[in-house]
Amino acid sequence: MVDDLFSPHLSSPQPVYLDGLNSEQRLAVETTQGPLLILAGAGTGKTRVLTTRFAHILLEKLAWPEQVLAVTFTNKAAREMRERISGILNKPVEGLWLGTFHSLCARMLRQHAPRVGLERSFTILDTDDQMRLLKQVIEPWRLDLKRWPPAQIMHQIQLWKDRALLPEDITPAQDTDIANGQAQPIYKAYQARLKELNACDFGDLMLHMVTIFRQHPDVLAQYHQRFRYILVDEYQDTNSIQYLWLRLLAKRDDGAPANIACVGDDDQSIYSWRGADITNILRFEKDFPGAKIIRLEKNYRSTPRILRAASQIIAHNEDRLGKTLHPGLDQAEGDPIEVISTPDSDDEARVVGLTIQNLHNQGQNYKEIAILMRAGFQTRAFEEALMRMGIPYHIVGGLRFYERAEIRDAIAYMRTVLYPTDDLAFERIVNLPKRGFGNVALAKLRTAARQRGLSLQQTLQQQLEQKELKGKAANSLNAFMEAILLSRHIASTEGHVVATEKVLEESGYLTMWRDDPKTVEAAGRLDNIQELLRAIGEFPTMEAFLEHIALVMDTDNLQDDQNRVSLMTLHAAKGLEFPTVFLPGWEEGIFPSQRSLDEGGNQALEEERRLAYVGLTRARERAIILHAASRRIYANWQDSIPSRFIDELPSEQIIKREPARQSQRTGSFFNRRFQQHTPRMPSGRYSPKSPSARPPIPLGATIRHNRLGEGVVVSIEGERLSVNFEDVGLKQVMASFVEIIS
DNA sequence: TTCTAAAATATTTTT
DNA sequence: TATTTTAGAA
Repeated sequence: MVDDLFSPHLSSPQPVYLDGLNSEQRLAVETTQGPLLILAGAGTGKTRVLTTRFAHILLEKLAWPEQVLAVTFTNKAAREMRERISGILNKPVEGLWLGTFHSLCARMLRQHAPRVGLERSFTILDTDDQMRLLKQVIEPWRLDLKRWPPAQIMHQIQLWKDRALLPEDITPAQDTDIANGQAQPIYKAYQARLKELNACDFGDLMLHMVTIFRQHPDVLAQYHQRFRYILVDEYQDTNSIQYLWLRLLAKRDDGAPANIACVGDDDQSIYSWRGADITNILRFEKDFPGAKIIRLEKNYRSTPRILRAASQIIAHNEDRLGKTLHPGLDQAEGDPIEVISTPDSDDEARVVGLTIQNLHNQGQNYKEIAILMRAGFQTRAFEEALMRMGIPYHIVGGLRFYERAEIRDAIAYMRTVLYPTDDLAFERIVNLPKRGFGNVALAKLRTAARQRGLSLQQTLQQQLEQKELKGKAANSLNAFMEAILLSRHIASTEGHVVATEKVLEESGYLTMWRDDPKTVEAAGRLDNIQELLRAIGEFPTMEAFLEHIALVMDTDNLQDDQNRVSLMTLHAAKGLEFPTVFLPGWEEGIFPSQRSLDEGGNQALEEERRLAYVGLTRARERAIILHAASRRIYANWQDSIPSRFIDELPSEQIIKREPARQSQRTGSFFNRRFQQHTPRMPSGRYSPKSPSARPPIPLGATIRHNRLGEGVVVSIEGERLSVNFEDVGLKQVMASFVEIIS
């Protein structure tokens, strides 16, 4: 069965699947033994090399499919890789260890959960559950939640997990910043509570596996024996624990060189704020002695002019392994990059819309065009402009299907039906819709449950049966429990889809949305729930479905073929390409973002520059950069100067354009008049509250705040002021909320 | 407990 | 501007 797969290739001098690879790509595919780092610039055929290499290992019979470990960051990348491998092998492949770090860890952990005190049936919590749990855990500490927001504590815990630190690994010195130095005991309590619930959060998937590898050499040895080859995608984005996990799996006891191949591009590392550690890629040679490095520098995507511009920008960074993109296609120079400056952000959107209209009239499809911006809020202006012009568009990214409140509610209902001991799911929906069972009642139930040693749901059921509850809440809760029990019964007779439909109906959840006054929005939510029911039907059991959504947060985007313009952030655009790319908002403070610069200094600036590089290299034929002299940010106008990145572009590759003002009809009548008739320079007339209209607040000034009273400014960080108030002491306030007295 | 209105606040978000 | 969080009243 396997042989018929191999024979056609064995007989030919060069396997077909190697045709069309350039010499570097070919080397990257055929260098199978020992550690290998493939530095693959944008558009150099990274995915092709990775998949071909995988297929090559199989076809050369170097390993069986289940002996290769292939790690990606996104489900999308994993899916694509799987498809392309089957494409090369010309048959579906099964039994591959190919997936995201987290899904692979989940698969392993199902096997070895008892080694860290979990049952194999552990549940994986989503972020809402995590926060709810943490909030309960920190209660005994009686922290000032204003000063120590739970989200911040969660962040700290996650940082520790990302560095593979268990509660007992944390020294007091590492635990001073957050929650009065109580973060470590909170972390410990949180982990204990997770164990009680037989649950783990996302970070735990990796943390538990690394812990098991470290504490149980027999388990690690098992995987050493299994995996003969390891492939890693997007290596520049790995964080400490992912790196550790890889190294544990790659380094064998016998000291044999690891067959680990990592593909990455240090110039496209844009997730440091998420814990990605660029030094992982910079120190690869040190960690894996004898490592070979292959650079893929032939770009098959963009015009020479775009490549030169992108190269020139990224050359301003110092922390690089260094590589240069060369045009790999035999093609003409291409158009220069356009740099368009507009008077304000409304014009910016309009110019983009008009240009798209022109391109479309010249025959370009909408789906060949993308608008890539630094931050999500920038999309709004473009949405408005495109809608007005009747240009079809869609927003990529944004809130994902399984993150919508109604979907999470419905899932919580399903979990409540399926798992009578799932307290977190139960808490989410007991009082949704309102059943007169609020926080106070819930707290009582929690105490009762603890005394009885039962779950919340079991306790409530007992109390209802024994008529321990009274009042109108008792009635609605009775109906609620009945719906749960009925659905549980139906699940075993008529299947999980009908059961789900039934709880949502009988519990009154659907009615809640039907009666919602905001009909348009509510209708959308009901549609989403229909969509959810359809998705559930594609899985054999509810458990299978829940496992799937815990790990795969995106719904398969099947609507890719629709002809419409794509709007997304630069981050979301990584890995994609479009013939025409608009890059708006290249202004100081926006891009590079002020906040990055304030917090991360030069390192952050370099990351912003890498973002610019990512943005430019998405374009195949045409890149258009825009900046506005004045931008509406939320309520008010702010003047801005062109981004330093524009100055870093090679002047011979760009052409500057300044279209005439064309704004009309935005904002109020008065705003319009001011914009058209006020001289621009001593600006800020658009709105009296605009930051530029306000005189700058000097250090030591006395100010008044509506709520906090009068005080003295003791420090200034951009818009954020530290003020010593007469009545309430030192507080942080936004500059736009104060008024200067003296 | 729930409703209401005012106040705060708003990068990027692969799992 | 728009959304979410909060404090206080009903």
